[in-house]
Amino acid sequence: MVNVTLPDGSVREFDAPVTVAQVASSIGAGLAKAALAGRVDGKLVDTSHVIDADTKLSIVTDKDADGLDMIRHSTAHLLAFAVKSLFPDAQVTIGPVIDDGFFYDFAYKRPFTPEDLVAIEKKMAELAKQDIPVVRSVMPRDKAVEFFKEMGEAYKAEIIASIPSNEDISLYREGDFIDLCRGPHVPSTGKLKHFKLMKLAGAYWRGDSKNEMLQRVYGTAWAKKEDLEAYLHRLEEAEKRDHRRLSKQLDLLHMQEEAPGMVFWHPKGWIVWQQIEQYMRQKFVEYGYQEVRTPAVMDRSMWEKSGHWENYHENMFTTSSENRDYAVKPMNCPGHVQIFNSGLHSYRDLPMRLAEFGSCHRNEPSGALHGIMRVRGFTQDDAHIFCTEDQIEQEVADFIVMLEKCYADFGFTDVLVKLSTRPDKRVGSDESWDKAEAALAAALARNKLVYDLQPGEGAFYGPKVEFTLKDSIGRLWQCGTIQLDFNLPVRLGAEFVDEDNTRKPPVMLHRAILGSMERFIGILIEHHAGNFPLWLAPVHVMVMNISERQTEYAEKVTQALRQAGIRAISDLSNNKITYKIREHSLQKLPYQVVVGDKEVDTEVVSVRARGNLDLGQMSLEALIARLKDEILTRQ
RNA sequence: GCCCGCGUAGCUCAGAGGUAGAGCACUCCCUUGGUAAGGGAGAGGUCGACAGUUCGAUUCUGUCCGCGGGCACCA
Repeated sequence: MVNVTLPDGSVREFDAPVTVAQVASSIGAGLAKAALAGRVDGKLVDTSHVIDADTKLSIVTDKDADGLDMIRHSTAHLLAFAVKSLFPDAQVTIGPVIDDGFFYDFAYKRPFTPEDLVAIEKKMAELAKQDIPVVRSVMPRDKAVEFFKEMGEAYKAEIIASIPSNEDISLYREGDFIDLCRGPHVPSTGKLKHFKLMKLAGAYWRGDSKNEMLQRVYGTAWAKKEDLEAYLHRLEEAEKRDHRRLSKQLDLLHMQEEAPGMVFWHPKGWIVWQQIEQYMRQKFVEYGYQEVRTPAVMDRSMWEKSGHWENYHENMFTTSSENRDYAVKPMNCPGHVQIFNSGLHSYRDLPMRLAEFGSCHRNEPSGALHGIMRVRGFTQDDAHIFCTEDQIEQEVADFIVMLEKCYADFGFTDVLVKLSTRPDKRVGSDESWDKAEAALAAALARNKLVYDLQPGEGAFYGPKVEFTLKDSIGRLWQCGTIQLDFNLPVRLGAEFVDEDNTRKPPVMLHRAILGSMERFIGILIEHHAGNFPLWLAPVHVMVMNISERQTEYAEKVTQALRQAGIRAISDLSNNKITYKIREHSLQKLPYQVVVGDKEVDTEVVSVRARGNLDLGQMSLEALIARLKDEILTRQ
């Protein structure tokens, strides 16, 4: 006798052991058909799983999150099935579930082509339509290794060989395709209906660039047709807000071959930059930072002292002149230490906070470059705080307050926090690490921040906290960071005179809020889809005349707006008003002002706001007041 | 850096072994029009760079540069 308790609390009795599938059909034919798996005492199992003792069971369908993951996982296997039937001598490796889908890596004698991808997808559809059962079996490990070796599946054999020898290996067979897998899987290929292969890519075996490159096929899979369509639509929408497309469309900047990974800022883009820089500069003042400026190029000996010449050489641009070697700075820290070192400091001078919009260059690998998100020439909103160990907590706590204020003003309210602690390879005493990690944790607690602890993920020179923003379409961007450094002050001979009249190295905190100006602007473009909030918008108002008769009035209005500190431009071109409105709407202008004879007669303006909003007629004063308020409140 | 793909007018993109085309933008002309494209004409390209094959290459091949999608990288 077997008692099966269902999620609603009801209990079903069976005379003999039953499968999940049998329990499902005892409940109803609809459920039997929808069943993808079972959850027995919280563990996912196949529908073929035999229940031979009293247990709790829920039937997993495509309405469960787990059901969707299974569909994706099983679709990855279907992909491998299709590839093996079209290209029998391709070898299979791994095929996990990822966000929104799955991938599968193959080794094959030639690269797959886009045409192959179409053929593979077609084959998958065929195999799914045939509704082939997916059958689980179990084999001892060593036998499984032999089994896959005999099939010529060297990669699979290698994976299985790394599993402890006392464990049994589960295998799943569909048709003549058999694969190692922990499972569970959907009961038959017919459950897989809404999938699409997305792209081909190279990927290293076991994620190591020293290994051979495999061919990765990415796909997506969903429970319902509408879900698949919605996903594809979401991708299209994300593409529309791509900062590379928008920064060209909105004439913000460009990049060109002669300066890979570096930005030519156009007038409109530079306005956005300046608004951000000026905002951050104001925050530096409010939070007690002093702004400085340090050389972009320094002698090799400086970088040898700092350790960069040895450890960061690959990433530095170097140059030489008159028998001296130089490097372009990849970071600002050594320069800031020089300023600290240029005078003898008392403990009374600490904390000392030196800030710089630091222009840095890093020779990033060519494959890493991506629009303005990952560049070779960039500017950090950088600062270094020199303080005593006892001051760490307060400094970090204050930094967090500043950071949260900044993010909120830029329209980001969802911030994820990670605390990374000591790695195995590190400098500094355990006592210092204890104190530093505790100070970071305490500062986070004081600000009531929930954080992920990442043990061992800190830098060799100190623990760190990282801050990640969530944008309007849910993507994550790590921007802010505050890192302790026990290393650099010592290497560069920084010291202060303490209360007891001894000289000690200060603790150095590296911190940034935006990270890089370039990347942050890229994030803002995508976050707002190019619709910058008014305070950041390159142009606030476009003033348009309807015909030549209002030219003078339009110019007067534009001038008055500029006098009031509004970024206004006029469009007095010989075009119809509909044409002008379309043009400037596409440019995502926040405000468009129309002046015709009526407005001239009554000394008003007609105002149109972004998003097809007709605000009607108003006086110039009313418009200016509205704009100023909107700018001030950063809406 | 690695794998695959791509590079044609300012932009978005067609095209083909016989030295190129569209739409938009640009210039000029007509039009002075009230809330998302009025009409006409004109100008504009060493087809990413360099080699090779060929009677002939922008098209085929190779190398390089850059870009895109991934991977690796992000002291």
